[in-house]
Amino acid sequence: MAPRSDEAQAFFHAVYSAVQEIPPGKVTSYGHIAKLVGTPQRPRQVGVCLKHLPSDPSERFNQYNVPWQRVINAKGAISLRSRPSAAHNQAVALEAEEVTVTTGALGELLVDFGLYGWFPRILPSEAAQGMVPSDEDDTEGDEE
DNA sequence: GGATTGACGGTCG
DNA sequence: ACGACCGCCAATC
Repeated sequence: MAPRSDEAQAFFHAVYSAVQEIPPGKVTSYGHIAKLVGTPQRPRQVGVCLKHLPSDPSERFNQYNVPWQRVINAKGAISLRSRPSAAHNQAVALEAEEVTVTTGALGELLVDFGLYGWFPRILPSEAAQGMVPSDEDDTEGDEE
């Protein structure tokens, strides 16, 4: 059943747990989850975990108790995969949570995370250092 | 059992 | 600012 090493299974476990912490109506990125589980260099593996999210409700982590839909890519869009319909499915699931999803010029499904914010906004490591990115503190001043 | 793929992201050109 | 490359590693061919 579990053709993966114990270490890999622990990784899956950590990823699923982290994703479960994302509040409804908010989203985060694969890379962010990767950082949270202590492996910032493996955002792809986070995608692998979600891809193989068990459909069996009897499993401790399954596609019903793990809000996989709240994980998008760093571009703020729903990542395309083998079956485009799956991406659309994710968009529908997000809209059910009152998260606005718009279609880009290239047909990409953009999540308006700007209205809802990322989660978590501050990483534990950053908070420990007292570093709070708050918002883009650049000199652009493009908004507000 | 070796090679390729992929729900990503950072770096480099 | 955009595109090509590289790293990473379980799953799949």
